[in-house]
Amino acid sequence: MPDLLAELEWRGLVHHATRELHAHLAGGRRTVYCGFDPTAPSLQLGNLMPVMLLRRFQLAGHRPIALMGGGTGLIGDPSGKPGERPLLSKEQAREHVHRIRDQMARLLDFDSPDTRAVVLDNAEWLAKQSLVDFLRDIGKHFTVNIMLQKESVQARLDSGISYTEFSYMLLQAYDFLHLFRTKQCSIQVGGSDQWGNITAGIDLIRRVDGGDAHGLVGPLVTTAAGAKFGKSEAGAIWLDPTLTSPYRFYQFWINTDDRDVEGYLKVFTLLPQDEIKALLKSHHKDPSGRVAQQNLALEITQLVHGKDACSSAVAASAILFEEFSPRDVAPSAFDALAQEIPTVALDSSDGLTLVDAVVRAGLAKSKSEARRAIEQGGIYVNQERVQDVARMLGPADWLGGGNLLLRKGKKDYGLLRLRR
RNA sequence: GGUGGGGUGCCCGAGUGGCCAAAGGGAGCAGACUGUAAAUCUGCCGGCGACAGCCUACGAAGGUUCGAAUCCUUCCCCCACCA
Repeated sequence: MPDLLAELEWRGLVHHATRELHAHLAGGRRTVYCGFDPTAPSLQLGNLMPVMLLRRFQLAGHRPIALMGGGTGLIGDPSGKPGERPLLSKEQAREHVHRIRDQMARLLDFDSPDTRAVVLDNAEWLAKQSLVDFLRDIGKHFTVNIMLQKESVQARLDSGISYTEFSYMLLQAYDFLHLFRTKQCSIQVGGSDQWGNITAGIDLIRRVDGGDAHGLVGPLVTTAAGAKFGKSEAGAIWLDPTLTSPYRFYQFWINTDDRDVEGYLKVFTLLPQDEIKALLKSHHKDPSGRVAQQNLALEITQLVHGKDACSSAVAASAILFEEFSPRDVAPSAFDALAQEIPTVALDSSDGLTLVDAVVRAGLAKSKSEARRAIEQGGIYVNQERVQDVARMLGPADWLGGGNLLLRKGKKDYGLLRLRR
C-alpha cells in the first residue's frame, strides 16, 4: 500500500491529524468517513476538499463513507460560524440530503468490491434516539468545561450560542461512535473547522468502547487575494450543474490566480506528483500560457461534471475567448453555446433597446446599470463594442436565425435567442 | 435594575437644520495595461428617466419647520460601565 499520509502531506492536505494515524493506516484496510450537512441543495466548492480527501483514502485502498447530515443538519454546526443560524426545516433537509446523495455518485467509487463507497444518513439513528438515553449514555461522557474550551464554542461565547448549536458536537461525536460500532469506521476526515468535533468523537469512542479512532483535517483553502475561496462575483460555486453551469465552473478554475494554482492542483486534482511538478515547471517558465490553470480546470470539471459536460464547457470557452467572428459562426454553434451560458428566449425583437436587452440577459441588475456599462464601453453586441445608449436592436443584429451574443466586460456573456 | 454611548448606502465609517443620494475607505462593476492572471492607473458605483428632473433612502412610528440623516416624542435593538 502506498504511503497515503506522505502523499497527503505533500499536497498540503494535512492541517491536523492524530498522532498514530500513520501506523493505523499501515495496519490494513480502514473505513473512513466524512459528514456533509444538508445546509444547501447542493455541495459547493467549499465541500470539495473533504470529498477529495475521502476519494484519496479510497484510492489508497480504504473504504469511504459519505455521511449525510439529515439529523445533524437539523441542529446546525456552530463551527466556523460567526452567529446563530436559522434552523433548516425538516422537509428542506430531506430534500437536500436526497440531492447531495445523488451528487456523491460521481465523486466516489461505488463499484470496486473492496473499497466500495457507502452513503449513509445520520437521521437514521439520530431521529429515533431518545433524549433521556442520549443524555445518560453520551452526555455523561462530556464535561461542559471541555466543551466550553472548544474553539467553535469559544468564538461564540460573547455573540451568543444557543443550547441547540452548543449540543452539536455531541451529536457528531455520537455519529462517529455509531459508525465505529456498526461499520468498523475508525477514521474521520473533514475541513479544518471540524477538528474539535472530530476529537470529541475520538474521545467518546475511547471512553465508551475503549476503541482506537483517528482523525485528519485538511487546510482552510484560501485565495492569494484574500477573498473567500469558492465564491465568485455571482456567489457560491455549486457542484450541481443546474445551479452553476459546467461552463461557469470551468471558467472559475481557468481564472485561478497564478499564486494559487499550485495549491489547487495539489488539493483538488488526482493528478500524480510528477505530472503536477511538470505542469508547475512549464507554468513558471511561461505563466502566460496558463497551462497549469487549463489542466486544473480540465481535471476538476471532468471529475465533477463528467467528460462530456467538460468538453462542452471547453468548446464554449474556445468559441467565446478565442478570436472569432460571430457572423461566421454556424447556427449550430449557438445551440451549443445556449447550453453553457445564460440564455434568454424572446418572442419578438420589436422595439428592443440594447439597454433592455442587457437587463434581460441578466448582465445588469437595472437599466441604470446597463446604461452605465454601455457608456463606459463595457457592452459588446456580437463581440463589437457599442457605446450608444440609445441603440436599438435591429434585424442586422440577429445572427444565424435569431441569435444575439451580448457581452459585458471581458468575460460575462449572455445569449438572446428569438423564439420561432 | 441604574448610568453613559450608539443604530447611516453591500461592509466599515464621517456627517449634527438647507450647499446631502449623503465625505473617506473597502468590496463590486467598467476601461487602460496584460495572459480570460496579479499589481497599477482612470471612471462608475439607490431607482426611474424624454438626462430637465422625479421617486425612494440615513433603526421604526409620529411631530416641529418653508426645509431634517441632523431638532422633539414614543417604541425597538445593540454596546460600555456600574449593581
